[in-house]
Amino acid sequence: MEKQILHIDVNNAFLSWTAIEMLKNGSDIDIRDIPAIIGGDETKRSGIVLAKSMKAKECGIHTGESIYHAKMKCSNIKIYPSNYKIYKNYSDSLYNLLTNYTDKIERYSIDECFLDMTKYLRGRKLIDVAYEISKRVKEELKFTVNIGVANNKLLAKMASDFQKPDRVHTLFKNEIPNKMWNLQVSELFMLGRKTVPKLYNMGIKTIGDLAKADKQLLIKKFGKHGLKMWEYANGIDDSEVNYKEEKPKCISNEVTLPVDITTIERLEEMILALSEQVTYRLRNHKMLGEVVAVQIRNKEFKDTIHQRKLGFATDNTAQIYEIAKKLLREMYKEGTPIRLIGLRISGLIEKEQEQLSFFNTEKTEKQKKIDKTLDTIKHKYGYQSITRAGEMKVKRMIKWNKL
DNA sequence: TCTGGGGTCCTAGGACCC
DNA sequence: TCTGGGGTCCTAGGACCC
Repeated sequence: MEKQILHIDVNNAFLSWTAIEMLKNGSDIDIRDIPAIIGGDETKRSGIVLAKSMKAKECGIHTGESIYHAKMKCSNIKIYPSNYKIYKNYSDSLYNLLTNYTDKIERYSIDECFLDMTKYLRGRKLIDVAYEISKRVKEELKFTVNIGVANNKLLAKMASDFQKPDRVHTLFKNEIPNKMWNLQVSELFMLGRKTVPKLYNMGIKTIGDLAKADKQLLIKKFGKHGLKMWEYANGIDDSEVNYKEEKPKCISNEVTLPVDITTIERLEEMILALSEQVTYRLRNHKMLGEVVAVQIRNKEFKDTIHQRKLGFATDNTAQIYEIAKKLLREMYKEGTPIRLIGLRISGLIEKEQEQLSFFNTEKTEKQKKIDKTLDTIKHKYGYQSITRAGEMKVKRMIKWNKL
């Protein structure tokens, strides 16, 4: 039986949600109606466009470009900061509405969902359900979505990306030549800035060109990726809607530094802060990790990553910090200007599966106690409540049995 | 004042074992 | 003394997504 799939994509999600929140808080302007963007902080060198209004789009502003460039294109652009807590609430409200239609919902990202309606149509037409969802979201949640209607995830996702905003598009097999093959090859899902120029050199400019290209040649040139792109161009995709919540496979934090750092001491301070953040999140997930990776990006944007498998799994801040410091020293040449530093824990397992081993010494028990105490405070008063200095104080208090 | 932060997946090469 | 090749694990790097 053919699958019945919907892809829901919130139009300008961060900007729309910020607009609604501002209106709720008494703002007299709707930032959806003016040239506006959601962006980072330029002074902290995190200045890129995360979302844009239609008016900003008309100025030629693209998501992902620098705010500096956005300002050049539109001098009266209004810039607002992002707030993930608020976005999560709106994302949840959308999800809750969608649960009225099917149990099989995949939350693909904070602003996108796939719905498997195959066994939930009860005689209705898929497109009618799409229009109903569209209407209800607009009326009840006050923002708009694009909905792609198709027989697999790939085509549904491609369809939702057609004309925006507030639209429902179908992309069934017989519509592929007319609706998809005339598009630029860069529009195809999974074809990014590195692959597109290579395809251009092969004379492949549209998705149709790719669909008709020699499959074996593509496999020879691009391996597995070559097969995938040929299949996608032909609308072939048999992947399932992953409606079960998946455990993360890695947890990472990274920061672009306000100014380049050139000493190991300063980098180690950053690594400590990152170790706290990452392990805090790890513990909240009730997971342990056994691979630690440290990433640094120099001022030329060249990334270097070193990782180490521990041979045991941990969620302990002090342990992760020690490994991370070693990895950092291995790859950092003193004096090199670093603009970004990151820490990633992978090889994750659920905490219940923790192996008892000789690593669980008295010392690690003490470290666990420290983590637990700090986490409790962070839960209660917010993550920022414990600064590094504050943390040292708490550790001393634990040492002297005052907690 | 060009270029965020959080993810997933794939590939290639070296070490090591049989 | 000289020698092959497959399998697995690990690390580094890179492509792509939102």
